[in-house]
Amino acid sequence: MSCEEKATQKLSERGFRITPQRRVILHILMHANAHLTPTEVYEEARKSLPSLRETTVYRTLEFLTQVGLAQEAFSKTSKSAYEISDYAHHHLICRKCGKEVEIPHVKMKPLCEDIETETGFQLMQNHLSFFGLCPACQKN
Amino acid sequence: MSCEEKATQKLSERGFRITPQRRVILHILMHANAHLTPTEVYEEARKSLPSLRETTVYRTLEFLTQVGLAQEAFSKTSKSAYEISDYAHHHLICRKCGKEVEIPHVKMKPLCEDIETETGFQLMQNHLSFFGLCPACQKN
DNA sequence: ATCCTTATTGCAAAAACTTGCAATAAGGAT
DNA sequence: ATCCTTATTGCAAGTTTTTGCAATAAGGAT
Ligand SMILES: [Mn+2]
Ligand SMILES: [Mn+2]
Ligand SMILES: [Zn+2]
Ligand SMILES: [Zn+2]
Repeated sequence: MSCEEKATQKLSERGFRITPQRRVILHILMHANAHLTPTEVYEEARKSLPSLRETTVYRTLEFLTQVGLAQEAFSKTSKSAYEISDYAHHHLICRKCGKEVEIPHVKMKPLCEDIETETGFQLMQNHLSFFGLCPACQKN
Repeated sequence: MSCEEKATQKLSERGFRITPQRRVILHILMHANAHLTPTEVYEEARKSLPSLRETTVYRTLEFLTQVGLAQEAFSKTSKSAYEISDYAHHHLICRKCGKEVEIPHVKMKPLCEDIETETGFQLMQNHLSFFGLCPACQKN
């Protein structure tokens, strides 16, 4: 039973099809220890599935995000990158040196609840990037 | 005295040069009542400055963001768009129908201060997009 | 096992965005 | 007014991302 089995089951249950392309991409995301750009996913994925095309990578990452299995991130370069959507968290990034700190979602919870009651919106699991200057870069 | 005068003065003071390209783009941003994509800025700007190129638009928007005169937004399409950075605010966007609600920054202030004391980072004026389902779309 | 429906992929071309480098021109100095 | 320095722009080419449409194949039905 391969590691992406649980995720593909979710897709199945919701009426989506399981394809080799989706399997490979899920597998890669699940073993990545960083946010990956579509190009990085593509390079890695085609090692085991050479027929895979960039177009499909873009569409699959978008798809996985829509169904909640992945989430998009905006990093220093403002290029988008993706990761598996497991635990809720956010990022704080130094605009100067790129240093990143993770912000657990619990810190944001009160704000989210406030927004929900005030607007009537139902928030989804957001994955935000705050920017600022890290302690080191403030001195220079 | 044209409307973008105050902004260009700021640039001058900080040692940056005032160019027709920057003037036009600032002017457009200051009169826009929405977030504009680089292409939209380009189309509008070249009406009064036909020699302007896309490259310059991208670089100028990036530049204005760096110096704090503009800010980037990530909307439903995830394509980037820009607006003048006047008052601090954030966005809440319905993932289904695209409806947008503005969130005043004051709502976020306690969270930001919490993050600053905890991490030592000094936050810049962030311009975030929350996603969720609007009341109407929750029913369907 | 074969057929059917249609979601998903690949293909080809376009659109959006980036990059290195040479030409230009803003703004300070003479 | 002219010159100088170098920040900024344009140019050309590359890379990334999107899009419409035809081909493919996943998964349910027979
Ligand atoms: Mn993350
Ligand atoms: Mn905004
Ligand atoms: Zn830093
Ligand atoms: Zn909605």
